[in-house]
Amino acid sequence: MAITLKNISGICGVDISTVSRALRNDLRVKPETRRFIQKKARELGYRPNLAARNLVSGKTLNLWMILSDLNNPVDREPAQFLSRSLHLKGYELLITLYHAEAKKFNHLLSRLSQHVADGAFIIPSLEYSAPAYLPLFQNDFPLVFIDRQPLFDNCTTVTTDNKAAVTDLLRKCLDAGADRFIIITENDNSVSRLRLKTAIEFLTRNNSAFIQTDANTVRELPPKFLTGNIALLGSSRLDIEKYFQIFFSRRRPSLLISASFDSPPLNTADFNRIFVARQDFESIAETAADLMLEKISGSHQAETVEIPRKEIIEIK
Amino acid sequence: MAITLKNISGICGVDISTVSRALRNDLRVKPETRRFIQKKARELGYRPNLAARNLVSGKTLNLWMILSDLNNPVDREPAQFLSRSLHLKGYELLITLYHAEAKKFNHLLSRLSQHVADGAFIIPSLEYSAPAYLPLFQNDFPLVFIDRQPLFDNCTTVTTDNKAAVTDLLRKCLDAGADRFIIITENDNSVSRLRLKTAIEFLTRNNSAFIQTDANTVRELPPKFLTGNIALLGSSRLDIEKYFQIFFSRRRPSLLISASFDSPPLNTADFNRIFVARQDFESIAETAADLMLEKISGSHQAETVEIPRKEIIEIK
DNA sequence: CTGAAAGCGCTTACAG
DNA sequence: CTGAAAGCGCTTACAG
Repeated sequence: MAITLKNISGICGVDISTVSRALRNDLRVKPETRRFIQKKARELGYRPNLAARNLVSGKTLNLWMILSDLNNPVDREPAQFLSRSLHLKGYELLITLYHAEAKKFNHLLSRLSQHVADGAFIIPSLEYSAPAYLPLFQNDFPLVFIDRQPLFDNCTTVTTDNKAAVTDLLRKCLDAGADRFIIITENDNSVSRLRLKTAIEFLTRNNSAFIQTDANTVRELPPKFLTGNIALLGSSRLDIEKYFQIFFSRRRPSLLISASFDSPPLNTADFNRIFVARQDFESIAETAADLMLEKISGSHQAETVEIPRKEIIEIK
Repeated sequence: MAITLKNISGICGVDISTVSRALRNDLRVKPETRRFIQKKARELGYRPNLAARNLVSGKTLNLWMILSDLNNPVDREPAQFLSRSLHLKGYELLITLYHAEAKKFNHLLSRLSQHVADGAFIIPSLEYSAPAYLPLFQNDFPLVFIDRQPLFDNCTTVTTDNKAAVTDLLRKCLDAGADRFIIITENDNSVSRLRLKTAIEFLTRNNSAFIQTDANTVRELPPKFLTGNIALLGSSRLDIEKYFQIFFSRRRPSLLISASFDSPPLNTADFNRIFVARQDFESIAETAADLMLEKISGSHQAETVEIPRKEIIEIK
């Protein structure tokens, strides 16, 4: 169906290799034949078959980005910035989704090892998937992890300086008058673990009253955490909103502060003060892109890069 | 570097074609050799090269989805639903972004015609790009447009039944007491044109006072449109929010209604009543997927399919 | 400046 | 049940 080099070579009466050279603007081909062949190719609507080209070159000029879904800015924003910047560098960013399903995540990893891309950015699923990674590690396939690490060490990872961000958020809350803290966080990935650990250390050092809980286990709050000057520290606005609904939508403490990452709770009227630690997704994406190009070209040492958070914003 | 059939064939002492058959579970290969070869392949971490396979089969099992960016639910939601459902049907959905740049849009179209995918879903850029489409049309490349049509007729397109949606929204506003209407809409694509036309017809037939304006051209509103029972009809919450800021954030009419598609204005307190026409992105995606599979397998007649909107929601 | 040949990694009739 | 051969569409040394 589609026009091939062979077709053109027949029509132009030259060898297929000459056609190939002409279309790649090889200067060895005589200018007039070059132009003639190019003209014919254009007329015929010739489009090179990239699968064939890849087979020869071993390159695809594709990079995959594997992420769970597009609802969360933590996944979406780096993808958008990466798409922009990689285009300028001659690569196509192809975004694929695993919809929070470990099985689909593994499936995508397995596709990756079948020469469909020259590298991949991954915001990983954290369920067990060592076997799925194996073929990629074996072949030194260029991988850059974003936001969180998989369960292995020695993966190139770009993440926010979460330690500083948590500390800054908590200090803001203290300055605003908070005297008891509710840390709402999962313990399920390297990022949340680090944030939790940092918060506990900071608040312990500071002799502040706090409790730790995760957003899914709803248990009674101790009475003193229903009144007073309370700060909610959560990874996302969703955690904060959920907790507010359950415990504070009916009775209000004297002061209620929201401190979260990336975005404020939707209903700003619910809180007296709102602080947000904005991650610098653009820098994260740029750094990830640079690391990827290094990995693809030379050999790059695995490392974890921490991007400073952008700033703490006071919404209110 | 990577293990190939040739390597395995050398190690197993059989012909490369036998290895190929064994790994594809061809029953003609003797069970014991089949198992032996499969075992060896597994041990060696063999991964088939899809580029080579595609070259033979002419298929990629990839489908592309081309959209502007991920900020707007109109683009994002169909992508997510499509990704889920196509996975079950054996296809990989690869999402690519053109960031509202016609040049990048054309670039992606041109990639498409280089045998990187078996078909594509497109939420098109509407700037002139006939030449970029040409090679695709010439080869009957399977395309399904979503939400809006490009400038050509006879493209398979899946969209919401916008006529019914606009009529229903306006009727809600009337029932709520609106007696003057501000239609905020661009005139830049088939969807907004249809919505505008429907609204004007409906309101004219109904003898309602209305003005039409677009969200970017800010001009003075006639005095009577600053007081009374006013309904704002906009394609997106952004249009509504923008207009509210400019004209109504300081002085409030006696009644102010928001009527928009997909999502309500963020600050619900700004309006007395809020109506939203929710598009049924899941059905849109399902229908688009079905049309795509028909196009890929047999020959499918181009047509426009209109999915009924999900419902009009009264937020307030 | 151009052609003939080999090769990228795979699949699949065709013999046997 | 298995091998030898041709071919998918391209690129690129190697001759000439």
